[in-house]
Amino acid sequence: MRGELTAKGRATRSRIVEGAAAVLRERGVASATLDDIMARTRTSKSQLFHYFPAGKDELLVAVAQFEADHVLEDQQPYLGRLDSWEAWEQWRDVVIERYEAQGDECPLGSLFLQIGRSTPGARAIVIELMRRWQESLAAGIRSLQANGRLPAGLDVDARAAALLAAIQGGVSILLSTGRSTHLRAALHQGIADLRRAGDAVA
Amino acid sequence: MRGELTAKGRATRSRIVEGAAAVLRERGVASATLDDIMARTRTSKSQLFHYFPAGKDELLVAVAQFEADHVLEDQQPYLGRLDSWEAWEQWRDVVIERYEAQGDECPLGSLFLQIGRSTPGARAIVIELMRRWQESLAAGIRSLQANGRLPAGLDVDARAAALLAAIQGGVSILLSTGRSTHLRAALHQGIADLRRAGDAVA
DNA sequence: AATACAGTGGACTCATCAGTCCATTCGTAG
DNA sequence: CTACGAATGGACTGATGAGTCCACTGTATT
Repeated sequence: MRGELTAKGRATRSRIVEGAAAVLRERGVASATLDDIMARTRTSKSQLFHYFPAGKDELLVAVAQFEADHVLEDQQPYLGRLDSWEAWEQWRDVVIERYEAQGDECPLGSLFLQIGRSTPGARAIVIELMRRWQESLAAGIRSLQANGRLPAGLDVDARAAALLAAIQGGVSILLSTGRSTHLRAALHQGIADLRRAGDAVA
Repeated sequence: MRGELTAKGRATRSRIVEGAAAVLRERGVASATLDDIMARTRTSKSQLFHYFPAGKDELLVAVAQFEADHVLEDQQPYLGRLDSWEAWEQWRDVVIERYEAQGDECPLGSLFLQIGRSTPGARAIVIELMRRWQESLAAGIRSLQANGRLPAGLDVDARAAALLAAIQGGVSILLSTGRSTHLRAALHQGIADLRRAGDAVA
């Protein structure tokens, strides 16, 4: 199916994915229906099933992929250049700002726990996203080491994993309570502790 | 309604709540039906609506409360006595062990993001749980300060918030990827950093 | 023993929603 | 300009599941 799409077809398909993503963020995976998506994207049932023959699940996975592709992109260029403490702080502020602005309309919220558990494809997407996210953080820590701002002996992967967990937790709490206190605290403390790890040895 | 329940009624009601909780953990909030719950708890439709007149939503909130009540209880007595580094480590290991055993059947997973967003009552329950959890961690930090194992100048609330976020993130990642690496890293690093905060000043 | 009400059973209704099917239009290659 | 397949419209089906209703049973109180 993929190769046979005309330009018009491709346009419609991505209109569907983008519109579906918006609907899912607004209404949540549970209560979003194909009719909602049809209304939003000005498409008909037959179009939905034309582009996603396996039905709703296939569409959800496509949306998951679409959202996942944007999560890290949205943190650029900061996430890709974590080579100084200033860069880390800039990145931190961007992340906080972005998630505060999203409020409880989180693209990850749709993936995380909602699609993820039901369809195996979506779980793979989340795993891959986490892997890449953590790898970006690890790369940032390594470049601080290269700069001599952090000692070489640091357990980079453990640091990156803990930082990633802190972010995810902060976001989860933001989603379920509406408060960003924890996200802020997690990121500030996480980076401060990383810095202190340098001072301790240096 | 509450006050009028006979002993038999109370027994049935809690059988429903407990059974529903089990069903929700197994099948997820999205795909669990009243029929599933009826089958599991050996009750009829009329019983469900007798005890929860407002229907499924009311039952879900009751389950949320039930689960929330158990989350902190399950971490006792460790969570209540975080007055030495050994106690923190014991608590940490209990938490990790418990969540690893649960795998993706997490009571919080049901609350967090799934019930929470739809019904306002459930959100309040999650907020209260987070508050109490964080307060327990803060109390632990304060008792370390009282012992002289941590300096008095520490920002206790920020530390506790960050630690809570780390846990939640670790659990979220465990739920969506099936791996507990991040939960372990988050707790180990979090406690290690707390300890280092003491050394730095002491 | 009578009565009143909590507790229980389960058939029935009604709405919703994913998915099917066929008819029609559009776009393009020959 | 025609023929073919992609693209689209939308009515229809079937399943599912929440919630209603009424009849029946158990039990405690007087």
